Amino acid sequence: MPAITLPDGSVRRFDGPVTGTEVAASIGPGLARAALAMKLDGQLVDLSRSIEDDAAIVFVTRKDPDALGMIRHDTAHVLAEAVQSLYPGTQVTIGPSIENGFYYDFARNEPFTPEDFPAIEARMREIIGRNAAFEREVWDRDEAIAFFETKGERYKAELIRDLPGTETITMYKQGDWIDLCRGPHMRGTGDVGTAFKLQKVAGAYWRGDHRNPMLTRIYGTAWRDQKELDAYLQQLEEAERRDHRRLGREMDLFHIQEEAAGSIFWHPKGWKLYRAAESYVRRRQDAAGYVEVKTPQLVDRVLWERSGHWDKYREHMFVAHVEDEKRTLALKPMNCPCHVQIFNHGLRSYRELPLRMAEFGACHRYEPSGALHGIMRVRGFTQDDAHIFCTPDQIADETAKFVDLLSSVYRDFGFDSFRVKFADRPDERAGDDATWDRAEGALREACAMAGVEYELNPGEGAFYGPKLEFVLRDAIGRDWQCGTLQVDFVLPDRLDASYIADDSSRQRPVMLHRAILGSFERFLGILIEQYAGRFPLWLAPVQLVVASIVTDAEPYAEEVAEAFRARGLSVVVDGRNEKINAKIREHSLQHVPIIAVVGRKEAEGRTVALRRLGGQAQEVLSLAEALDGLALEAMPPDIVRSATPNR
RNA sequence: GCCGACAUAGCUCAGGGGUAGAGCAACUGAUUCGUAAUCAGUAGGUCCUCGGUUCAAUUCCGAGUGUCGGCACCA
Repeated sequence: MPAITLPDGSVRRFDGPVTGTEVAASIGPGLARAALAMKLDGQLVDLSRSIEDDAAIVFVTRKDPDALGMIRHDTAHVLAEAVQSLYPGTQVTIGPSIENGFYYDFARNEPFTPEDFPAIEARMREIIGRNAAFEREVWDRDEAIAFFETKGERYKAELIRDLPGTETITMYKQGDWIDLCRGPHMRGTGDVGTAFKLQKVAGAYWRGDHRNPMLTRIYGTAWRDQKELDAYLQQLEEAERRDHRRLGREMDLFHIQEEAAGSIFWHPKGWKLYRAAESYVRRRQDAAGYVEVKTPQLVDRVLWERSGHWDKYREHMFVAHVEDEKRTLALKPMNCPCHVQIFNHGLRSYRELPLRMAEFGACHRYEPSGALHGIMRVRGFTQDDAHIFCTPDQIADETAKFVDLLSSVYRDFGFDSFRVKFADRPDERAGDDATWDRAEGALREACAMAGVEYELNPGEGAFYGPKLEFVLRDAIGRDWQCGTLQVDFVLPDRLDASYIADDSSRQRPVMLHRAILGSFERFLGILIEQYAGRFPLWLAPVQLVVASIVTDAEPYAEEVAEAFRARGLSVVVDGRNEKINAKIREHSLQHVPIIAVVGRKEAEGRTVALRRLGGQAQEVLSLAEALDGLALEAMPPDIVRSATPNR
């Protein structure tokens, strides 16, 4: 005698078990048509599920947020059926919904190509047109294994074998096609709709493990309707336009070439941007009580052996040999062991702690070829690195200070939000469990104190300690770890760092490894995409173009440019024999923030006509006014703040 | 590193077993023009590298390198 509570609080009573479909029908034909699934006491289930006890249900229709995931999951099933009917012998594995779409991993000797997509999509439309109901069946575990094994579906059989014994084995049927699936699904294949598109093929290791065979993955996207799909596809195109690799070429910021794969040639404009970011971070760190150092590029392997890096990362290190040296030198892949050398040079007192040692440290790592990505993932990069040597009870305070600094820096660069992940102990690690308990505990406590909200990233910590990862997202939707804070009790021990405590005893400091931008290369890549090349004035590599209209105005144009340069702006004069329209167009396409147009009028009146990127309006100012105004506007945000203490 | 695709002028791209083409950019000349493309002309290539097949390879085949999309990796 189930009593069903609906979202409006009303209760409907039924004489016996009912399905969601029946409940919806009892409420009205409109709902019966619209309901795709239901939330049964908060859990998303099939509409056909029978309800035997009192329950609260919420119907899920196409406009609900939950519907999207179901549409995508169901589309993946339809894809799998289509592929198996077109390419017999292909084994199915898994096919989840993901952000913006879905994928399905297939095992087949011959890989798919995008040329196969039209045929597959056509077959998918047929399957959707048939609108076969998704039927849920509970199977016996051994029967299910035997079923898939006879069909030659060894991946599915393996999946079932590895499911915990308590798990109910459910199968979903859509017409003649049947698949192992946890569900839930919508009513039938017709509910998928037509707003889907196969996007790309890719290799993917079975169960994400590189020791396993590689499967062929087909990625697709699916939406509620064509309008949503079109909007998404358009968004992808726009993302492509702001790809840092494209903008880097178009704006002449940097290039990468074969002879130095994974290393960046910074061009004058790119380097200007780089230096603006570097100077800014240096000022912020100076102000935050850091001392800056510079340590060697080439360091004897014995130091890396002591630190533990040689053992764990040898194959990712660039090693240098010279004819008459017996030593093996390695290009530093990180700065921490070098910083400990400076810390160890002389006797340290507890009075010096916390000692915040910063370095714009150029590092090299032999990254796997497939990992390289524009300037975001490279083999030669520079970290805005620092190590804070402190006592255990300073960890929380230093963490809070660091998070404050990082948030403020990110805000100044235009990132108002970012994600924080807490990565705890990995399987392969240095240090005993007690040390890890201590380090993780300290970091957790520090987060609580600093009010940092994070998601857990289990097992992803550094080998010497747990870490906070500060994650930013690029234009194409990929997440990148930029900032980090790592608590380390291990390295100080391995490299024998110590200080004299207030009771004259010798103590080990704790090291906090931290970076705000992470690497300049990666951060600038994301920054380029964040602004789509249209940088705020303080970061723009060319801040002002003075464009002359007629040759007569050129001497004045040069004078204007000189005057702005004297105020610290980066200025280019465009005195070419081109129409002003052409000049405006070209510099606008180059994303120059401000164009000062000067013709006879301006030369005579000693004014400038300013035109801002993205606008059509022009603002005519006296040269003196313009100089003051733009000089102020071009100030980095931290300098603006220090000049105006009330802000 | 693994799976797949791709590599032709500075850029975007077309082409195809008989040593290559467009648009934009560049250069030269004319034009001196008021807020997103002035006109005309000129020049520009180891068709990624190495090997193989062939009378002949930039084109077909193989290997390598790099890039791109994923996966794995990321101190």
